[in-house]
Amino acid sequence: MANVTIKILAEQLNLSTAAVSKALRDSHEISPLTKQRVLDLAASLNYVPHPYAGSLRERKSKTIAVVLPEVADSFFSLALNGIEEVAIEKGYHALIYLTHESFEREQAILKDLESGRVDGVIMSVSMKTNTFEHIKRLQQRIPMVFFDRVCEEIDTAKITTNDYECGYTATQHLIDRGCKKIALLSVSDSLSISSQRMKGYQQALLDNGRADDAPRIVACSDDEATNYALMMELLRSEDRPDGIVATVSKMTTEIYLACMELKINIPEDIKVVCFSNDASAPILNPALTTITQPAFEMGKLAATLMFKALQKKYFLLSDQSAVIPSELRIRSSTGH
Amino acid sequence: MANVTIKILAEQLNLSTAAVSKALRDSHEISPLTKQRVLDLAASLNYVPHPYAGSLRERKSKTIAVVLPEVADSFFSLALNGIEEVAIEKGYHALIYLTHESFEREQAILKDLESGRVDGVIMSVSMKTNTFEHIKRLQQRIPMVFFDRVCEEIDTAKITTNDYECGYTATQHLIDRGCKKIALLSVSDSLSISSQRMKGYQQALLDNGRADDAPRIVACSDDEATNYALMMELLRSEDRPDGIVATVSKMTTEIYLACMELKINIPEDIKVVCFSNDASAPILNPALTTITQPAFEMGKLAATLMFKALQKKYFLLSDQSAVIPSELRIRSSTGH
DNA sequence: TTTATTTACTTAACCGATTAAGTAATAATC
DNA sequence: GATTATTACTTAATCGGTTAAGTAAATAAA
Repeated sequence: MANVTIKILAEQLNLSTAAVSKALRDSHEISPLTKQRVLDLAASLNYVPHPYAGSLRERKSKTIAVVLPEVADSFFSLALNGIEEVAIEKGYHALIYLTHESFEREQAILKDLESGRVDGVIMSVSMKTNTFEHIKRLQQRIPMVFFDRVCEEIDTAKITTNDYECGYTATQHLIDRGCKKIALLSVSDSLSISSQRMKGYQQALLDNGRADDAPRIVACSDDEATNYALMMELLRSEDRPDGIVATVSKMTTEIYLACMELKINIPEDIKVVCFSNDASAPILNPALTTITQPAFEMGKLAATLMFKALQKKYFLLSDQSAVIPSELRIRSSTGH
Repeated sequence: MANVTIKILAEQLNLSTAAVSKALRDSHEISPLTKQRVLDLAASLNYVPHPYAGSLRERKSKTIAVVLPEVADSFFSLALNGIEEVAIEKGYHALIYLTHESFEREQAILKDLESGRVDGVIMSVSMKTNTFEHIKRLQQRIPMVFFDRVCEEIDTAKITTNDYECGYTATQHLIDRGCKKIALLSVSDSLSISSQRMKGYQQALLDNGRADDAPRIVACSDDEATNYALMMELLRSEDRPDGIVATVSKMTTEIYLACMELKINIPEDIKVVCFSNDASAPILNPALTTITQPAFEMGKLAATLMFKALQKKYFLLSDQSAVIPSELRIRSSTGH
């Protein structure tokens, strides 16, 4: 079954392809009668224009790329939802690329995107990313918007949440609930969100006269088993913390499991607050106090800015960075 | 900064575009010396071929579409992970489309995909889908593979899990744990997975002499508030169930919250088993017994079959359906 | 030495659309 | 009635590649 092309329509109607094309685009150069004939035939043959033909000519693809570390993560999947919602509304298509936190994969993906395959890129960088040449090169060709895990070195729109304040708030909350020894679970320190959250944590300790505390920053990996071992080690240590701020949501499971295993009670023995968007927070055992990021809104705003940049002629993405605040949702895991 | 095209390379090297193209594809028609010159210049100018140009000529895009109801759902995000992993490995790109359980959106998406934008479609149908013309039309043009929420009416590869058995197993498990009044939470009954799970449930009741039980099948919506109200109603009813099989994972939160609200204890007053891939199941309050689907593997297999179909000449997708079994993971929510 | 073959290219057509520029026929204006 | 404008098209170029067919020069075979 051959594809229905403009050429086929043209032949059947004894018109030129140009006339058909113009009729389909409702050009004033075509008579109403002819337009109707074209439209009718197109409908009856179920004509769908080939996107790549137009893209090639117009030098735009009506497609954006979304580059994410991971999709099986509440934050990113909600953000992707927000992005996709706006994309559909604007008639764009979203290509998704997962880096799986691999720098090499991220490089390869961005390299491919230099081809003109997409009109813009919305991105959250991988944990392992600490050089930025690949990003800079791509940004010279097409608009980029970062969200959450932004790249400070690149001058463009960055949608973040108030990571510093949240690090501070979470820590202060634990202090208010009586914690004396607060540990911070973090990932890569090349990630700006990590370092912001960490700075907030440190400042909160400082402001509460805890500056001389032993360092309680635990660097987590992206491997479950390793992280579990890390938690077991932390919780078995002589000087076990009585409060945990987890800046990375997937540590929740490991914290809870390790506590169960070691019969450490949350919140009596240890209080826990996690940066998390998991819907299950309220029904955990015990319900988890979270810093909940506006994932969907961040995705939506990132996409909205991207499409503005793509559609308006003069629109400077670098003037458009925004910070959408997260919320501390207090639940049982930090006591009452 | 103009894009580097084959034409630009050709001009700089005093060659025809044909020669450059052939050199880049390592054709035997080009001398080793020339090939090297082309390759060197391409590398130094950072040439990346434009994908749509080739796609147009070759009539293939090296892109597949993944059509999903939702991505903020553990099952689908894990499946998407599996699909994307295979796609990257095969050098393909994945366009993602979310139907948000809307039939109209699904129709519009599939209609667009008739354009030749993608070489194949991997799909899980929406809850609301009960006519299939749009799917049939697309399938006549390009290969399709279904996973999880398959479309029985279409003759192609379908990757499912053993839904009937799981419905049976979950129900039997509750019966074994002493439940007398088991409710089934379901969604659309036009969905084959729903009806399979429901049949398993009914057969288990039948096999245990419970055929004359009052109907305890609750049709859930995709709206949180509605579902919560539904659960409250169910749990406040005179003849409250003492066991729940939730065939839809997002009901977990509503079940737990409604039980908390009504001070109904799981598993003492009511036992709960959910079809779910949420990582949080073991740390819920209480830990949730689940039927866990092989989401990642299903996605991976669906993609593997798709790429086989795209790459081999004779490969009948309709012969390739597979069933990957799910696992009952017994935890505290069904007692001990 | 003549013909055939191989090598290393070039020319030109094509994929499916869009659009600038050209054109013939009709209508409007002077 | 001659000139201009408008209408409703067509022709041809273009986007950036790929490839079938053509070609000139060098090499091999007869």
